[in-house]
Amino acid sequence: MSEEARSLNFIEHIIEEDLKNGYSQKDLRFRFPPEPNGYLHIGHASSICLNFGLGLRYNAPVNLRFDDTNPAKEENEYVEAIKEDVSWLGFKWDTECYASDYFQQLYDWAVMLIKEGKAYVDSQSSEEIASQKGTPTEPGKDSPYRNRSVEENLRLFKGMKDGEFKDGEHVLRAKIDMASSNMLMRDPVMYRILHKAHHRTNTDWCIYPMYDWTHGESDYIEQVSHSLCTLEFLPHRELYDWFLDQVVSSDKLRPKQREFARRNLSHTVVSKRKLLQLVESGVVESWDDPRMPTISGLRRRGFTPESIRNFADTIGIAKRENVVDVSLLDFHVREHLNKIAPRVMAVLNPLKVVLTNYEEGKEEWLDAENNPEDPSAGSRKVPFSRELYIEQEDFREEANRKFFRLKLGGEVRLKNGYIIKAESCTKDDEGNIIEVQCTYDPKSKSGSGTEESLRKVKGTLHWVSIPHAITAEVRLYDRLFTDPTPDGHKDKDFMDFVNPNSLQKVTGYLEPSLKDAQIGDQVQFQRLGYFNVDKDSTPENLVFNRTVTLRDTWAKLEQKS
RNA sequence: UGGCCUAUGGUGUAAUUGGUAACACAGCUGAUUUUGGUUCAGUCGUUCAAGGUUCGAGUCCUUGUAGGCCAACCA
Repeated sequence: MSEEARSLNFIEHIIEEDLKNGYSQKDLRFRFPPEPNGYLHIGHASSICLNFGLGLRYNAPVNLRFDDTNPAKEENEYVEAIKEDVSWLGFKWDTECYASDYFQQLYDWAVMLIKEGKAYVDSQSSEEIASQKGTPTEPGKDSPYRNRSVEENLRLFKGMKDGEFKDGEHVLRAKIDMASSNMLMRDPVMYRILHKAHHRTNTDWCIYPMYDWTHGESDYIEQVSHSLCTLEFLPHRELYDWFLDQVVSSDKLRPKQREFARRNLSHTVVSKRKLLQLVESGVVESWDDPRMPTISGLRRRGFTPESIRNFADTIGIAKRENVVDVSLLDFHVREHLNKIAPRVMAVLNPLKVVLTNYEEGKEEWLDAENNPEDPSAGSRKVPFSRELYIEQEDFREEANRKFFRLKLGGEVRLKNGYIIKAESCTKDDEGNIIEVQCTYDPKSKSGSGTEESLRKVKGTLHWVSIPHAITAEVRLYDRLFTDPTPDGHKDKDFMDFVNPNSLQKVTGYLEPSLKDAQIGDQVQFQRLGYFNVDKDSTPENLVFNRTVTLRDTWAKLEQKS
């Protein structure tokens, strides 16, 4: 990694500037602050890579903080899933934090604000409060409760905390400015009453702090130096700073909120509501369906942590709207898998080939290189016999010179094996080719060193020996949506763009070395793509997922003509 | 009919802070190749618009234009 060569993103410029202006490197601390209310997706991965990447770059700690202030939506199940996903991506957090650990401190500070006349209990309904908010162009109106006495506020707030009131009867509001051009500054709610058990604090509390009151103060408590969030929080910054102003002491570090544009991936959706709709409507099977943009889905699909990190690195971070093409993600998985995935042979759309001059009942075990990119990966033996499968697409009765595959009267090499020549073929009643009769050149065996073995023939096919082949269920995945921005159309629902062919299940015929493949194993089916063993797989019933196809310039050529 | 943010090739991100617009992906051409993979070489194409400041503007100023965000007891 040529760290020097990489240019800085705007966040790093801000940090460098801070370092120049008196921050010490030891002051730096970051955090990734998910709400445990759902599964992490590729967008979160970007944020994770940003924050943890900064930690690595500046040798600074990064906290994993759960923003768990709304028990109505949060569950421990998600906490565990999030921890697993972050770990899987390869990052180690410094401290595991929970906003709920700060409930008492937050409460004490709120009491302090009340005493200073900077917060008050409002006893109106949420509708009434909303109706007084005003609009972006008109100022809001003061609540009739805005000028309650400190004593009354203190008493009511304590009552709220002690469970004397029902949900919605009162809220605590910051007393700021009902005429502010920033709607968030118009006396934002700090606490609401919620008689609901929390996954960590259980029933200790029946009032819960709002995001704005919690987030900056949590950053301050943890002494996070740079609190990075997405652009839609930009208007919150003024409030973030106002809340911080109420509690900071000069001997402590004051956190900074800075905002970046969330990364959007083409041909996908990430909103929780939409993802849920995909699951519930049965378009996909689960949250970790290999077509889902969730981290667990990507993992199951066969994406590697390295590929996702590299992807996040190259797309970088900025402040403008963006839609990153999925092909860039594909590039990064291929780049990584090309280096590490053992090559094997599998036929997914079989056509029988009979070598008429090959002795019946004979078998040979041929040497096959495991990975041309990695000589240390060694080699294995693959069985060869008189009857083989090749792909149907690899044979045509006749074809032009551009077709580097098998055609009648033409020659082709069987990978790691012999040169064969197609002599004839047989068809069924409907005219489908069901078998090709070929002859092989016994002297052309790969690696034998003979003159014949060194002959150049245009075209090398993968194959499997029929008597030796094992079968597996192979799941061929394609993008879930046919449109680059499925949720970017005003007149159409994103569900209209669901790709009906996003999953195709076929039976594959594999070389026998795959018999002991373990869940998670990643291989390249030569000429077809990268595949991994799905968690549904058992020794009796192997299941492979296609992570991504190989680049296919032939398919492009074909499409053009 | 307010406030704020943003604008660089097909896509994403840079530009020594005012000094030759670069990197990756995608596309195209060719070479290599027992994977139509990989690798290698080459090629394509860009500063939203109009003014202004300046020896010099992607960068600063003005005015437009376009897109986005903001009125949850969500985060």
